[in-house]
Amino acid sequence: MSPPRRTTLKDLARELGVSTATISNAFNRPDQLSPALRERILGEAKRLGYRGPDAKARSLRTGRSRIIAVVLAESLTYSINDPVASELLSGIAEVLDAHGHTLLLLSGRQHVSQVPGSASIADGFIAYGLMPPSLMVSADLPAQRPLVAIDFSPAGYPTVHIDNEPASYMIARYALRTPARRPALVSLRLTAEPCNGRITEEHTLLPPESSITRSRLAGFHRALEERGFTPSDAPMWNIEENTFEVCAPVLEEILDLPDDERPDLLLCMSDRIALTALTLAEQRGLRIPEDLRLTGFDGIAEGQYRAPRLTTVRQDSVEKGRIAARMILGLAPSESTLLPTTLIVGDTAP
Amino acid sequence: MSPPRRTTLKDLARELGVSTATISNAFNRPDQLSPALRERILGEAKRLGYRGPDAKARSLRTGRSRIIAVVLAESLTYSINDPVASELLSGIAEVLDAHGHTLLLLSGRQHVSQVPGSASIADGFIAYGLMPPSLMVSADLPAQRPLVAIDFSPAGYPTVHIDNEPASYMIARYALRTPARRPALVSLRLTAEPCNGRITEEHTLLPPESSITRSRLAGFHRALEERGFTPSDAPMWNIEENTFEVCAPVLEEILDLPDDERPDLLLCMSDRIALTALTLAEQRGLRIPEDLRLTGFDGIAEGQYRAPRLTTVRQDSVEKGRIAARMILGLAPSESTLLPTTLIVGDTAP
DNA sequence: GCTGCTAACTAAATCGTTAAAGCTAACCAC
DNA sequence: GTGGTTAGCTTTAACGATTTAGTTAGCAGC
Repeated sequence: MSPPRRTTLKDLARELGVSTATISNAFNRPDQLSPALRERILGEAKRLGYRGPDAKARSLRTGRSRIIAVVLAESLTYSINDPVASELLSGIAEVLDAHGHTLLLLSGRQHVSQVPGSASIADGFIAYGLMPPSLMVSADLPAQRPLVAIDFSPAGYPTVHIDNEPASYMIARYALRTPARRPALVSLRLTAEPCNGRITEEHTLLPPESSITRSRLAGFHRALEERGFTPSDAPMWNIEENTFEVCAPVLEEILDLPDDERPDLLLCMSDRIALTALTLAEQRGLRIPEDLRLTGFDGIAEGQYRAPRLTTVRQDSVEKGRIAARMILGLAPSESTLLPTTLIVGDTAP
Repeated sequence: MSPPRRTTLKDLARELGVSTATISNAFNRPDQLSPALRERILGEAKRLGYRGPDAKARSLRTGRSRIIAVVLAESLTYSINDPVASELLSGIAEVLDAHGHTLLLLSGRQHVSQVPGSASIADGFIAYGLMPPSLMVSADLPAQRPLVAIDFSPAGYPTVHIDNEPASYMIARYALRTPARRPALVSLRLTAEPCNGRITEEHTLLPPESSITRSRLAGFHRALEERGFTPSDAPMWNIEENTFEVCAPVLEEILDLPDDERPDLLLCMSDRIALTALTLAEQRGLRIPEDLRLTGFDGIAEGQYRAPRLTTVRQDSVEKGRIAARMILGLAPSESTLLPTTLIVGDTAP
């Protein structure tokens, strides 16, 4: 005995003695048939447990699925918990939702060959912060299907981004207004090989423009040089993942340095790094900002709804997502968009 | 001139002089054809820019899409930023990813008629915390398609959940070990009608079991009664959305009460509420825990990676997600699963 | 009563795959 | 030399809808 086959348009048509085209119209173009018949069809559909045209068949026939795929740089497991990626998704979902589209989550980490076949179901792609070895950068996946990039710029596609160098210069310059003796940097995605800790001469840095944080580094260095520091004066630490768990040990290493080696200014590449540093510093009895000044990057909510408030650069990630979504839906022209950033002066570097 | 039609299996077959079945086999069952021919096919595919079988057609033919839909109670825009929903998604994504499936995000708020048609593309559904008026509770959408529920129990479907009443009893009892003079409750989803503020006699509470927080209330009350309080002794506030922005004004209202009315113990239904309360209390110069004791619920990372650490009940939401995902993929038997909760004694109610 | 028009339907082709069944030649065993 | 396998293809029929191009009946206008 076979499983209870799904009811289809055809079943409904046979049952009612009308053509399948009419059933289809009953669901898609009410004006193409008499109200009375439509009533009858909808009633019978409910009775037979028919839930409307099957999405698989419909998308094959029409060529469109009303699904937009979002390709995230890291694993989904991680990305979903990242506050910036969350805000982005929030903005994207808001627009897609309002226009009857849904959102498919993909990870861009894997190589082309491993991209789930289900990717080709999407009507369009929004890709976030992919880095060179990734499949999408080679423009391999989309192939004449619409793609909007966020925070990176694959050739030939529109992108939504901020001006990273000036933004990081802005906050570093602000932080350095108050003289620092031992400034230091804590960042993500700076090294070619994985590195969770101090960056030494042995490590090779990524080429400029290959990651957002890498391009922000230039802004930090520009501000430092204006204050008479050379790049090598400010030690750098790299962190592999923007989570409390992975940040903590590296930051402990920094904060547990002897008093005369411990940085008195920590320029962090993300708010989450800065917030973790803040917590750990407080636990060690360091006074903020007297003993340690801290800056973040992103302007996430958690950094502002706490005391002390984080000094940081705000970028509107929700809006980034909205804009990308509008572009992919064709509601806005697909042209690269640069969003502004603003300095938030909090309590960690007043 | 028509758009440059997508290359298909058929084009490839014609070009190479073989049947479409063989091309299909080259991609899906390498053992069904000679390695030499397979090489030739794959080479030609690359040359013509053919990216493998189209997901729309394949899913129609096979009946499976390798897509699992996650239905979230609230709007996606909000859910994605909720730390508990994020952890859940994280766990789900981890398992789906490992088994070549992808994740479609749906909101369960809307009525059946507004469910995106794309829903029927999914092979299965994981639904989270839906409440009665929602479409899914009436089991309207899935209709003999697999569904696993998280944190609610639709008849006939397996569910992954915790025991809410004992969990909330546990933390309330712990918090009340130290005598409180004016305990109060701050919760989500307690009232039938929207209410952002103090719950008075005018409001009608949701029926028990209609929301998680509502069933936790019983545990709180049990603990309070053990200490000689009647339910009406402990004032309640309701908050419409678990975000800093929406929580803040309600909590300010509470914290700004005159000293002799302000609660000295705040039992919060979520960590995010408790954390917002904590921040606002600190800003007002209240000493924690001397002037105000606080408890949360969930055990999210943000509550522990900060000082003072939040006293709360931990539930493993990531694991909840993993289990639900394994069930929906058939990797684990689909039987309702109860997960344990643990008391985390932090600094806000030591 | 004829023409023309519209409303309300139907027939049939198509979307790009996969899967079951069938075919053919080559090889092996006895 | 016959019968049985098997490897390696091909043929053909779905999968469940949408859409284009009809067909038919009814009615208005003159």
